[in-house]
Formats: sequence, structure tokens, C-alpha cells
Amino acid sequence: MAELGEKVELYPYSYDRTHNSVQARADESQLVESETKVRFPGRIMAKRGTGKTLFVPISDEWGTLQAYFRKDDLGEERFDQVKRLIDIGDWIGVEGTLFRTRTDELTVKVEDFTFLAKAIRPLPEKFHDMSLENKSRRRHLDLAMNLESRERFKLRSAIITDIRGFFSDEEYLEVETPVLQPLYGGATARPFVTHHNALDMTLYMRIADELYLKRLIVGGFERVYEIAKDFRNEGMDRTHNPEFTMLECYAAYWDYHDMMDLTERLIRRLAITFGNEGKLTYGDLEMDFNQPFARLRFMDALEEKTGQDLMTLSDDEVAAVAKSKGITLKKTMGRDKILDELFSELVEPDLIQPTFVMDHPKELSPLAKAHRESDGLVERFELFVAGFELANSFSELNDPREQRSRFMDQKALIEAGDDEAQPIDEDFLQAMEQGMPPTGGMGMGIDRLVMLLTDSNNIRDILLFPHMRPEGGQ
RNA sequence: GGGCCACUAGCUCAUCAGGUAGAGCAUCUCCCUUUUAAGGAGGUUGUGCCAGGUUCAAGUCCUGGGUGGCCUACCA
Repeated sequence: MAELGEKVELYPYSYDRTHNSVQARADESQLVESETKVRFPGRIMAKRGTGKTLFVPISDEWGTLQAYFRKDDLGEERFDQVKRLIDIGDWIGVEGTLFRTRTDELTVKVEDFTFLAKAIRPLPEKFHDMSLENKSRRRHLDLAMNLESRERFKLRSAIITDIRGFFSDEEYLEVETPVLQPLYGGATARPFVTHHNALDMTLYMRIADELYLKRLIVGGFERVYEIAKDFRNEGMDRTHNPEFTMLECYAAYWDYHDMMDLTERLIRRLAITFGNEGKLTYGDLEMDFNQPFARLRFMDALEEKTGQDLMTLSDDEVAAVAKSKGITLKKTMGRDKILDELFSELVEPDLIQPTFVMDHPKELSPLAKAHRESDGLVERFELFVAGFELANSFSELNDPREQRSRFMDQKALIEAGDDEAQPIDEDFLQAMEQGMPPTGGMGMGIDRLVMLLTDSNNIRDILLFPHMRPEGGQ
């Protein structure tokens, strides 16, 4: 290393590439025939020497191209330098003509080469998969070693780009709302709490975008959406990370039926673009998005599973049904919470094909408009696919008097010890009091969606830098 | 949160009943002018996660802690 550093530049400033690994393969016949000199940069992934020759697979973002160093071509001094001082992990650029080896591998016959960056720490061993922990903790190594990891994250990017394209086609305006909020709201979750020094005040990191996006509807924007990180101070597991990417969209004059149609258009488009003719495979499951999505009323689904019309039962009778289905009841659970538990237990596991679950109990949806026909229900839907809840949507509550009363109910829950209930947001109420048009809103968990579209069973596989405990304790 | 399991060389893993640690890859030396998990000969590589305890003796058994994985519960 010291010896090498004195002779050659190890960390130059740039390199002029003529071809990447894919372009070289695509233009192979023309490049080989005309003996065109290519300049190809990348990272050394292996080193196979045979006396006076050296084969070096070089990998770039898109794939790998092999370089062939030959003593007769480079001269003794230069060849010895390559052989001794090039290491796996180094970035180099090679210049030469393309040919096919005896074993039919497209190869650059090197006439000249340049160090682009010397690695002084080795890459991981190549024959075994890195553990998920190592992949997640040292993503740069995962990406360096595994083309399929690079492809998966490029796919994530393409999915999000396509979602933006969809909303652009639908004439939605992309906006940005605050991450740091004086009050959190829009979902039931515990927030991360932080502090603003100059104003000496507590701020919360958002758990949802909802209340700010609705202010924009009040302000007169008719269709808005945001794709951004939300933060929830809760458990982590295979499908949950403390910070996660959420899509929310709102449209004036729409109700939840309109939103259902929009959601179906979006998901079908993604399934066609990223799946196999509108079909997706997730683990053992096979989903078809070509047919109209099933639409299932929440209470009807429960009735089918329990054989009882739970709407007509008393609170005690509902609790008894839940117990008979093996659900552990807690004191803080209201009637609607119990219904929700029943639903999760009895219905959700069967929701493999895309299914809209509609018309939920009211208590669980403090920001949704009451159902126009059924007392005690709200106009809400959730989209389930492969057992995942992918999207959540309401006809948004826009009556400020009703909204205030719902907030009061939430406040009662907080006082009863529910630390996930939503606090009263006077500023938001004030905005609504100034008039919010009828509005449809929808939220979608992008990470879940990407898991589904990439057939990944762990959220860490589709987050570049998932949250991890610090290594080594403390 | 609860349960089960794991942690040994830079990486992936062995060490079966407690006797003081090994393989492949990487690395180092040498041979080899079309290799591709190249091959051949030889060498180096360890706070056995941490801290206690039991024992003549602990990577191995016990206790506590740390980190990770899987299952389970809840929010996306």
C-alpha cells in the first residue's frame, strides 16, 4: 500500500467511461468486430491468477464484466504491479478491447488500467449469504455483494416514481407538510417527542400527514398528496419500523367510493407494471388484480363468521361472542374495539385477494364521516391484500361540530389511560370551522406495498437503512 | 411486551460426553499465459458477546446482562 501510493494515484478525481457492463454486452458484436477500445470502471469482485495471466471480474451497478490482464500485453513491471497490488474490493477502470474467452465469457483484454479507489478493508466472503443482520447493518456491503439487493431497491424507487406518475396523471398536487408538529394527530399511535431550543417548546414528529393535508383542502387546493416519512414510537418487527413511508391523498368533492375507485386504479396499475400481467406472487400466495376488487362490509363479514348480526346485540353480548372466539378482553376495550379485535382474528387472515373492507364502527375512526345510511358506522374502507392492510380511507369528516365532539370522545379515552388516542387539535378545528368541502382521503403504507410487489417478507429487506439497535450494547 | 433459539478467525460455519480451538473463503510466500467457488504446495489469523459463579480444569455447565433471529400480540 505504501509502496503503491508513492508510485500511482490511488484516489483520482474522475474517470471517463465509454460503456457500463450492460452497454458492453448489448453492443458486443460491433465492439468485438471493430476492436473498439472500451473504458470500463467498477469494483473488483474476485481475482483469479494463472501464472502470467490474471482474470478479474469487475462489477458495476448493473452487473459484472471480466477483465483479462496478460503479462505479454502489459509488460513485466506493470503486470507484476497488477498481480501484487490489486485487491478484491478495489475500484479500478480498465481500458482495452472486448473478446470471448474459451469458456465463452465476454472479457476486456486490458491494455491499460487505473486505480479509482483502493480498498483497505476486505469485502465479505462471497460463497455464503450475509446474515440479514449484516445486510441491514452494513447495507453498503449488501449492495456491493448482491446484485439482487441493488435490483430490489431500484424496484422500490421505480414503484414510488410510478406512484408519483399516477397522481400526476390524476391531476394531484404533490405537497410537503411539517415533520415537526406542535401537536400530533391523524392516527392512533404514540409519537416521538423532541424539543425546539429557540422557542423552548415541545415538538412531536408526525405520526400522520392528515391534519395538515386537510388544511390545504380548506385552503382551496382540490387534490393533494404527499409521500413522506411518518414516525411512530412503537414496537419493531418484521413489518414495522419506527420511521416508515406513507402516502396520503385528499380530493375535494369526493367521498370514499371515489377514493375506492382511485385506490383500485392505482393498485391495479402497479400490479400490471410490476407484477406478471396484473398478478402477484407473495410467498405461497397468488393474487390477481385484474378483476374488480371484492367489496365487503365490515359487519357483514363478522356476521358471516359468527353467525350473528352483531349490530343488534348488546355490548355484553358482543363481549360474550368475542370470548367464545378466544379473544382476550381488556377493561379499556370499548364495544367497537372488541369488534375490531374480532375482525382481525376472524376475517383478516382470509383476505388474500384484494378486498375493500367497508363501513367500520365509529369509535375507531374519529376523523371519518358518519355513514349516510347506517347508524354507528362510518364511511371508511381498508384495502387488504395478502393479509396486509395496505390502505385506509374515509369520507372525511368535515362538520366541525361533529369533529369537536369526536375529539372530546378521544380526550375521554386519553383520560382513561389510552396513550394512543388522539389529542384535541384546536388549530385544526379552527381550520375546519372556516369550511372544509366534502373530501375523500386515503392513506397507504408504502413499505408494505413494496414488500408485496417485491415478494419480501421482512421490512428490513426493503428499507435501505432499517432502524437497528446500536451494535455492542449500551 | 411474551415465548423459543443463537452469538467461536475479516466472512460463512464446525468443535457430538467440561481437558485449554478448527475448516472453507479472505490474507501472506511459492508454482502455473483463457480462469470463472480456478488449481497445487506451505504459512499467519482468535478478549470463543460481556460480567460473575461451579470445577483440578469452562467456548462447553449455572446466574445476570448485551445483541440478533424466529414465533406471538398491536399500530402502516
